[in-house]
Amino acid sequence: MDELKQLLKINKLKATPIRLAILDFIKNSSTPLNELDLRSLLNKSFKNKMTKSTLYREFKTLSQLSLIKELVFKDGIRRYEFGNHHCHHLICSNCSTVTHLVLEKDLEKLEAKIKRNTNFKISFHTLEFYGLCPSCSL
Amino acid sequence: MDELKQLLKINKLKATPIRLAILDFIKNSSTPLNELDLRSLLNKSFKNKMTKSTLYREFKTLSQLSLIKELVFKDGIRRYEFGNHHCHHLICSNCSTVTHLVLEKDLEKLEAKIKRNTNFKISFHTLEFYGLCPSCSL
DNA sequence: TGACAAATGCAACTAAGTTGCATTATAATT
DNA sequence: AATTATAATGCAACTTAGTTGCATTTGTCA
Repeated sequence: MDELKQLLKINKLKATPIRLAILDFIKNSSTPLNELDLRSLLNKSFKNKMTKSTLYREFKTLSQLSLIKELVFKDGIRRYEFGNHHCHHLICSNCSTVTHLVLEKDLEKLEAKIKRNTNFKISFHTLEFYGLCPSCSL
Repeated sequence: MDELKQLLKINKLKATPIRLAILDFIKNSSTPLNELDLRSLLNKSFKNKMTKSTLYREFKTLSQLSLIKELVFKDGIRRYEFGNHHCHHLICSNCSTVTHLVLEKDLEKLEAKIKRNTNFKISFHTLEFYGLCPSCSL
């Protein structure tokens, strides 16, 4: 938890209990979290006081500083995961579990190819695979 | 236009003027369209009578039958393009222009790789590159 | 410990998308 | 051409994600 405080200090953000809890939940979640997920998690610790405006503001602050990363899948809902390392996702259409994939090298080749063939200046990309996770495809 | 009527007949949908116009606009647009785009286009032909409920219902009907395809980019808004052929997109962060890319062969390799390494059953994927289009990067 | 800026709660708002119901239009049938 | 069943539409009310202005509270640092 002191790591998180340190991280906030570096980024000149105040280490408030709510902010620490938000970061902590996002960091320790195996799947990206949306506003509702976090609100119900936080309401347990904060006596049902959490308001969505705080959460949405926090998402903006933290993702602008790259402490968390915003993901948008096909349902159009914003979810957040810890950190800023780029990766790709396997998304189960049945149970919504999200698994991480590292395909950076493969994608670099593709980006190079596109660079060769177009004058488009790519700044980032998203790649998501949808289907059934091992337990839902039994 | 008779092609579209034919297409609707095959899919057992009535060829109403509104439906034909929606399909026609989506077919002839170089960039995917959302509800607002279509509503303002249609209001010119239909004396400002278009309601969003019709549009959203139409999107559902037409995309379930694969006459159009729903796309969701990072802003979370649903856009629609004609047909069902899978492709990838270059999206300009500045002017929002969307360009199509065909990378099917490259992606098939990636899917095969994932199949080898996981037990996830992929049914489809999305791949979008964000950045600046040639005219916006000048 | 005091002061200032940042963080929060609250409530009202916007905008995307949905739904039930009454009405209208299409297409197949006679 | 008239009839009819069904699909399509308009309307209005609703839901839900996300935003914003403002007053209050809380961390931080001098």
